[in-house]
Amino acid sequence: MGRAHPCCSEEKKVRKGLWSPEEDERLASHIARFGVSCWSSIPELAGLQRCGKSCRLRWMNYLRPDLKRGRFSQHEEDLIIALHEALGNSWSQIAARLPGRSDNEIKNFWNARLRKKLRQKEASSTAGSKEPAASHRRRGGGEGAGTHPAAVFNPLLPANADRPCPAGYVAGAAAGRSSYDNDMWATGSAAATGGAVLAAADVGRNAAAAESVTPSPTSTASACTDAQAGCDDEFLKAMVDDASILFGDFYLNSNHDGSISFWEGHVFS
DNA sequence: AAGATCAGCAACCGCCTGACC
DNA sequence: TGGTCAGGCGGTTGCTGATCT
Repeated sequence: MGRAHPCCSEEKKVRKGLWSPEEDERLASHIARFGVSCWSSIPELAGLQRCGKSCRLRWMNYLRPDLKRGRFSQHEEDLIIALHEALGNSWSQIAARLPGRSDNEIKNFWNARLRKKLRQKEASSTAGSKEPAASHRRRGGGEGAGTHPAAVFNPLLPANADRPCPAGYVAGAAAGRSSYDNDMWATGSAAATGGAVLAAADVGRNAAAAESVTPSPTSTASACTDAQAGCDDEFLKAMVDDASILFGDFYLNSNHDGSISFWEGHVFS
């Protein structure tokens, strides 16, 4: 059993469960104004009855302005598979290489996928040619959490190009040309940390792993055809196709116009 | 039309690690 | 040097809504 975080202790009255739009707004506006200095103090300063961890999680996984939402494109999917092969369950590291995706989002995606795959494997090994009936099910092409109550508040609105990037906010990766871009906070000042490189010794192995990935032509319809996902896909495709981009000394930086720059030779810790 | 089933997702939990005292 | 604390991460759970029967 780990120590209970003081901020999460039962003595303090902390709310749990889904975030309301009001809470989202409070948190987002507080971070926009003051940045992130100390998560544990943010709830009090922002007037929230949440623990700091919860605030951090909400920000990282939902409110961050550089997050894009919606279905994963085929190339993103391929990239995740390649990265997972190379990095294992290091979701944060994988997320750092995927523009606009949170580790939680990737983790959820992978787990859902993996579950399905395992089920299929199990079914095929035990029942021979019998295909699992569940896999044919498809949901409507909705936008991720579009109908979720917690998604009502969009911290990116109203669009304001002068809106300062939160001081403590560091863009996880390059902002892609998602449909959110029009509302995207100015990201120019945010130092991109995405694309942290692997240890040199690992590059060969990882490159091999990446190259071993063969995108399945039969996999589910590529969201690349989606207007929204439309894409980073050129970039993502390059990452999948070219392991040197994926695992070499590159990192990404988002530009105001949504284009992506490569910064060669920069090594991150 | 209604209940069952399933996928997707948000958020919590517990643990680890590094910074600070 | 050891203890405490906050931040961060991965695993897991539970809710919601879409789809199927």
